[in-house]
Amino acid sequence: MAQYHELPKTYNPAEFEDRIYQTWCEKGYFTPDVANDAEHFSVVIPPPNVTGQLHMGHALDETLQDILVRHKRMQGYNTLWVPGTDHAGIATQIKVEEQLRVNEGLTRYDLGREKFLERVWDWKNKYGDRIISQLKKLGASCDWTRERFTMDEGCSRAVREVFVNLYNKGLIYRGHRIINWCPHCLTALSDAEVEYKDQPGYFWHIKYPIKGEDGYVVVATTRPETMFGDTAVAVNPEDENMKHLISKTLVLPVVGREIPVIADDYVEIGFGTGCVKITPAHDPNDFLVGQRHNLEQIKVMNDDATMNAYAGKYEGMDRYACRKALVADLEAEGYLLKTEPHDHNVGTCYRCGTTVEPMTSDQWFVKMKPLAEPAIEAVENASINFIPERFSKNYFNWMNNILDWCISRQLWWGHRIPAFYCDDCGEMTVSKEDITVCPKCGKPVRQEEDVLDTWFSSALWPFSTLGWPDQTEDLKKYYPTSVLVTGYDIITFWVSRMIFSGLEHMGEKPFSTVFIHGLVRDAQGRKMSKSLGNGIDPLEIIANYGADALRFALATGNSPGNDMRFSDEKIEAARNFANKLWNASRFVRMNLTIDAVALPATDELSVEDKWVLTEYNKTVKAVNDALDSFEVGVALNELYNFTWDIFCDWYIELCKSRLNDKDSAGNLVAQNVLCYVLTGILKLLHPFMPFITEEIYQSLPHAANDAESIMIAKYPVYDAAMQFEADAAHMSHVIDAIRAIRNRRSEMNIVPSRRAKVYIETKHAESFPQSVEPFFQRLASASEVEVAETFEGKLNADETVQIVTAAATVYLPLSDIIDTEKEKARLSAEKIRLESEIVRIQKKLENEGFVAKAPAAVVEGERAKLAKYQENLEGVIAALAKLK
RNA sequence: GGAAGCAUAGCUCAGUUGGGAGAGCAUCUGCCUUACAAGCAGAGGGUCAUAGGUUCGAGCCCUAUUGUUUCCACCA
Repeated sequence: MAQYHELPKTYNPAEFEDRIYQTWCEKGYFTPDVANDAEHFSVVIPPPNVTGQLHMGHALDETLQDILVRHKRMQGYNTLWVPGTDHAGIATQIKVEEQLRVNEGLTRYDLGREKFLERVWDWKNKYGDRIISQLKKLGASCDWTRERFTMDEGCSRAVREVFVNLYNKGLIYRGHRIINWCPHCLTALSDAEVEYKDQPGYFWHIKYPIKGEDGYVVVATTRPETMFGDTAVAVNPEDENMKHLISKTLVLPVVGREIPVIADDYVEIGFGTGCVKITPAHDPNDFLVGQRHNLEQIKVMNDDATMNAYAGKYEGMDRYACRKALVADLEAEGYLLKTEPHDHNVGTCYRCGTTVEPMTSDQWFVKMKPLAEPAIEAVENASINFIPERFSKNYFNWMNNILDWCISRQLWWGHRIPAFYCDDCGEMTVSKEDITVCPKCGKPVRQEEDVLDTWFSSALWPFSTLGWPDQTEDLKKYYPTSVLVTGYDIITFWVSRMIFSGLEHMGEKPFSTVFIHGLVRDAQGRKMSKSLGNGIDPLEIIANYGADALRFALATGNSPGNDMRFSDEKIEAARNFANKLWNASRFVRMNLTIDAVALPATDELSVEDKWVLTEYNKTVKAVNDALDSFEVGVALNELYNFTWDIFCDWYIELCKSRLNDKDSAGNLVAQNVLCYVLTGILKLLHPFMPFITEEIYQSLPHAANDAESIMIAKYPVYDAAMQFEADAAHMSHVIDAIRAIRNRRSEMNIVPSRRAKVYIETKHAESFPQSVEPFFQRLASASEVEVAETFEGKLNADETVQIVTAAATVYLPLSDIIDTEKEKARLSAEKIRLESEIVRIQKKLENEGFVAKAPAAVVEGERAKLAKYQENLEGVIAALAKLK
C-alpha cells in the first residue's frame, strides 16, 4: 500500500486541485495526437471576452463542455477542446476608454489610434490571461497549446481571406443605407446588437398646413425632433378620407420648408391620424418609402445625437432637449393639436444601453440571403441538430427574416477593413495584403478607418482556430467540430453566423450538434447583473467549496435549454456529496491490504457483491445513455443516487462484517469488490468532478489495465455478464426486511442499543442464507437471527412484534413494549392497504384491453406485483389471526 | 402582432420512447452505530395550474383557458 498516498481526514479541495491540474498539464493529457486515427471529438470554446472575468454563465458553459470532452476522451476518442478569447470590439474599447477617462482624463482621440491600440493590447494581455487562468481553476481540459485569440495573426488572416472572398463574390458591399447608430459608442450597430425596451413616451399630434389652403393635415409622431428631416407626408392611396390630399403640398411648421403628400400603402388605414410624416434619413421604414418615391434624405443630427444646422435655431441641442423645446414652440404657435401618452419600444445599444438613433450612413454590409439559404437547409435536413430541438425555431425565425448584415464599426479596436481608397483616382481596392499605392494610378492609398463587427471574426472561430485558410492537419482531423455548447442568448449573434460561414468558406457545416443551455440566475430567479449586484463570483465559490462542488452544483438538475438558479443550498449539497465520496474512499482505503485490484471470479462473489455489481452496471448504462443524449443532469443524478444510497449507505455497511474478519477469504473478496466499484464510481464521476476523482484514484490500488491517471482511464461500459438478477432479487428481499424492521423499531421508539433477536419466517429460504445474518445484526439491531419456514407453536404472538414484508414475516420478541391493540390496528390498516392495491391490480389485469395491448413486460410486472402483494397480505392475515 | 418555455411536496427542481410520482433543502422523531453530524436511521407532506380530448392506461400526447418568463417583429 505504500505506493499510494494517504487521504487526509478532511476533504479540502484547495489542497490538491491546483496541484492536480498542473500535473495534467505537465503530462500533456489535454493535447491530443493529431495522428491518432481514432474517431475525433472536437469542441471549440465559445471564446470569453477579454473585457472581464469569469462569471457563472462561463462556469456553466465550460463545465458542460468539459463534461462532454472528458467523457469522450475517456471513451477513447481523439479529443480536442480548443480554447481562446474574443477581442470583443465595442465592449473592450468602451472599457479601455473608460479607464483612460477616469485615470488620466483623456479620450482615445487624445492618444491617437496607434497609442490607443497599444493600451487596448495591454488590457487584452492582462485580462485575457486572467480569464484563462480562471478557466484552469475550473478544471477545463482545454488544449492550451492551441489557445487562440480572435485578433491573433492566424485569425486575422482568416478574417481578411473571408472578407476578400465575399467581396469578390459580391456578397460584401459598401452602401449608403439606414443603420442603427449608437450616439454614445459612436458607431454603427447590426440589427442583432440592438435591444428593444419598452419606454413611456408621447404621441404628439401636429398640424401640417396645406399650402394655398386654409386646411391642414394632422400627423402623429413619437419623435417630433425628426421633423426637420421630413421630406414628405404619406397617406394610403386606398384611404377614402385621405386620398384627396395626394399631391398637395404641405408647409412644415417652424421650418417653413415645403413637402409633398405622397401615396404609399405602407400607411395603415385607420391607425393614428392616417397621415405619416416621412423622414427617410432617420427611420428604417421611412427610408424604404423614401427609396420608392425618390425622396431626399435629410440628416438632422450629428453623430453624437445633437441637432445639426437643419434644425435651425435648435442646432447644437441634444435630440431630447430639442424635442422638448420644439414641442413647446409648436404648442405656443398653435401647431400642437394634442399630446397623448404612448408607450413604445425603443432600440438601445446592447453594450451601453443608449437609445439607438436610426441614421443613414456609408457602411459595409454582407448580403445575407444567399448565405442564409444553405444555412437554413443544414438545420432543416438535420445535418445540424439543436438540443433541445425547439431552439431551431428561433434559428429559423431569424434566418428566414434576415436582412443584410452591417459589419462596419466606427471603432479602433478590431480587424480593420482591408479596403484601400485612392483619393486621386477614386479607386477602391480590397486586398488580403496591405497596399500602399493604388494599383490603378500608383498614387498613395489610405486604408478604410472602420473595423469589422466583432462577430465577424467569431463567425469563423470553428475553422480559423484550426489553422484555416491553411489546410492544416488540425483542420483535416478536427473539422467539422462535434458539438457547440452555448447559451440560447447568442444563437443569432454567433451560432447562425458560424453556420453560414462554415458552409460558405469550408463547404461544410462547422459542427453537428448545438447544445444549448440556459442562464444561471440567482437564488430568487433574477438574472445576475452588475447593476443589481447579485452576481455570484465563481472564483469565490471555488475558493470556499472547490471547483468540483461548483461544477456539480451547475451540472446537477440541469436540463438542456432551461435556466437554473444558483443558491447556497445547491453548492452546499454539492460539497456534501464530494465530502461523502471522500469519506467513503477513506473508509475503503483504510481497510485495504491488497496492492492491486482484480475482480474475483463469480463463484467467489457473495450475494451482496453480485447485487452491488448489478446495480453498478445499471448505473454505468444509465450514465452513458444520459451523456450520449446530453442529459448531464440526469447522468449526475444517477451517479449521486448510486454513490450515496447504494454504495455508501448499503454496500459499505454490508461489507463491514467481512472487513472486520481479516483472515477470512471473504475479506479479500470484499476489498476487491469495494475497490472495483469505487474506482468505477470515480471514473464515471470524473467528467463531472475531475479533481476529487483524480485525487482519490491516485490513492487507491488499481487493476492491471488501469491508466496512471483517471483522466486517461477507460470510461466504464455496460457489461451484460455482470447482471446477476437472481442475486439482486435475493438481496432486495434482505434489504426489504431490514428496512421494515428499522421502520417498526423507529415507530415504537426503540433505541438502537436495545437489541432483539430476529426470527425470519419465510418461504424464500434461499434469500436468507446464514451469510446474511450479520446484516441484521449490524443494520437492524438484531442480537441473533433465526430463519425458518414457520415458527408455528414456537413464538407467542402476544409477545412478539410481527413485521410482514413481501418475502418474509419477521418477529421481534419485545414483549415488554408491545401494545396488542396498536399492533392489531396497524396490521388492520396494512391489510386494508394491501387489499385495495390487490383490487386495483386485479382490475387492471381483468381489463382485456390492458392485457392485449400493453407490452408483455408491463403485464408481467403487474402480475409479479400482484403476487407480491398477495403473499404480503397472507402474511398480514396470518399475523392478525395470531393476535386474536 | 408572431413564436417558444415554464406551472409537480413548504422552497428549488428532476421525472426521455405514456404503465400509478422522486431528489436536495426545510420540518418532525430517534441516534456520537469505530468513513462521514458536511453524517446515520425513520416520518410527515402532492386532485402533477384549470377544463376537455386521445388511449386499456396521461405528470408525460392533443385542444382550449389562466398565470408566468423569454425570443423575434414593430404602426408612424
